[in-house]
Amino acid sequence: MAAPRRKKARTVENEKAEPQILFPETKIFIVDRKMTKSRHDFLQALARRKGFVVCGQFGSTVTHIVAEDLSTEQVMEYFQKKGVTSLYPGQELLNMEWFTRSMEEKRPVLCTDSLRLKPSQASVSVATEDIPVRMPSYECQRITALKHHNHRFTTALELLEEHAGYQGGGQRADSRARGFRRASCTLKSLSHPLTSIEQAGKLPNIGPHSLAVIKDILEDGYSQEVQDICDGDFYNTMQLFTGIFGIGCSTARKWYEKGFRTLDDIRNDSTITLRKDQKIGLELYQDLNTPVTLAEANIIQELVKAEVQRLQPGATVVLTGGFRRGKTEGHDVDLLISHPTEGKETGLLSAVLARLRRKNLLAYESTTANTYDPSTVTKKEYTLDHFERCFSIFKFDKSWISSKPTSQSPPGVVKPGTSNPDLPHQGDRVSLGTAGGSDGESTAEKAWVGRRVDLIIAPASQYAYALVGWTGSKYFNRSARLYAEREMNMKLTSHVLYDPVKNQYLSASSEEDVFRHLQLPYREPTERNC
DNA sequence: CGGCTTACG
DNA sequence: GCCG
DNA sequence: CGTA
Repeated sequence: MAAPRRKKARTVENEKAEPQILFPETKIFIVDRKMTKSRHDFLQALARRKGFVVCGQFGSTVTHIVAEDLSTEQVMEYFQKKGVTSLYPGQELLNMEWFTRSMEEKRPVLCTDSLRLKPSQASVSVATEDIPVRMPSYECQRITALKHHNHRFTTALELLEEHAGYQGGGQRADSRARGFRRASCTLKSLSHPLTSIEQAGKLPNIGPHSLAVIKDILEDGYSQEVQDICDGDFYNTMQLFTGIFGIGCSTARKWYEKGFRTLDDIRNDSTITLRKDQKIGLELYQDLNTPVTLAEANIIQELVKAEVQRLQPGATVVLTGGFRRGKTEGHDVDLLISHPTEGKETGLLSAVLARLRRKNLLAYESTTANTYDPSTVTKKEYTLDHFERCFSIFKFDKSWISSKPTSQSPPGVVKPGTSNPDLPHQGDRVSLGTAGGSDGESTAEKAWVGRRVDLIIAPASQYAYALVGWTGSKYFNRSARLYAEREMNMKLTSHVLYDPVKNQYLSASSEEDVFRHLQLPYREPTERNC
């Protein structure tokens, strides 16, 4: 049974495609030094049989470099003789143990220090830190994982980013903030902890300011500049106010300058007029600033999926956003709705919303239909926008999770607790009507927690772009769009990729397609945490 | 010294 | 803030 | 200006 049953692959047309690629994100390069050609060939063939990608030539797409009985210095020497002056960050230098274990386990094993190449101890320090680290300059070209080796620096830099963004000057301040974020992302994509200031100075996007901060942290364990900001009134107040849904840094700063410092200052001031979204943001401040858990996100996804599939069998609902990138908490829940058959998704969103509304599950909703007039466009079906979104706030019943975290109580399928969400009686105590802004009219504790939920609907033809866009991260998207514009002369949005030179839209049926069109190495969602 | 994602309400 |  |  295990014997050769695969003569079919012997066809002439694609002999190279014979072994199936099981781990497209792992690209191995085997250093052929101190190794006979036959052994090198054997190892390559072995890995390919096991479903790994093996690169015959070294390049930026290589993720795992394997060498046998060589020190890091020897490997670098080897590369320099081949004209390779630098490695890419995220490229792992590994010993043969990593390779054999990966073959045994039939999957790439985790890269631990014991599996990495080591510098030869006695050697004059031409260590790894002296390797000229050249790094691709766009975040979207790199691997940026949630967990990395430089949190102590990146948290500081991102606090500076946040603080810079609070500053006046609109675009100007935001761009400055972006500078700090770029510096942070560079460090996130390093495969080892940063240990020297010299090393840091050579990295892209690390300028004088970021370098000074890194230096302080290396030497003292903290940065006084960051500490001062943390302790300051301005930073803390801005963080408080911008935490209100509907309040951005402009309004927050205005309030700060007027002397407001607390939420009650805002609530009690009669001169302030709030929009509807800001009112609910203030009311549900506590709820919306409590992180959404993955468990909650999954419940909401199942709930929405049940409604969607009742309306349109075959429709799909995917959890995107930070959760898809591997986060276990988030500030909202992003759900991407689609249907494999183009057109069957039309009208779904409003229908779903109607059902959710009738079950009294929505505390707030704001839908945005992409204003697109089919008549004005040259008949092509490139449907620039068939695309609708809804920013909403769900009423997440506390009993769905606190009572029985393990029990299956997705309310779409099974009713939560004893109360059926289809019955209106639930509204008596769950709902405070619409706003509930009336002062303390209801003193009873509400039975639900407000959760921000974004519902996005995409036709099949735009699904891949929507998936990339709504998976993020925000900075991954900004980077990818900039890259598309500047390096490829193309326009990337969460609907399409457009080539103005050829005047055509590039169709993609998968995320891999999108990356291929952009000539970017594919990155898993968990690698897009810029 | 200009530029920094993109689109909608 | 950092890059070209 | 605010949301993503």
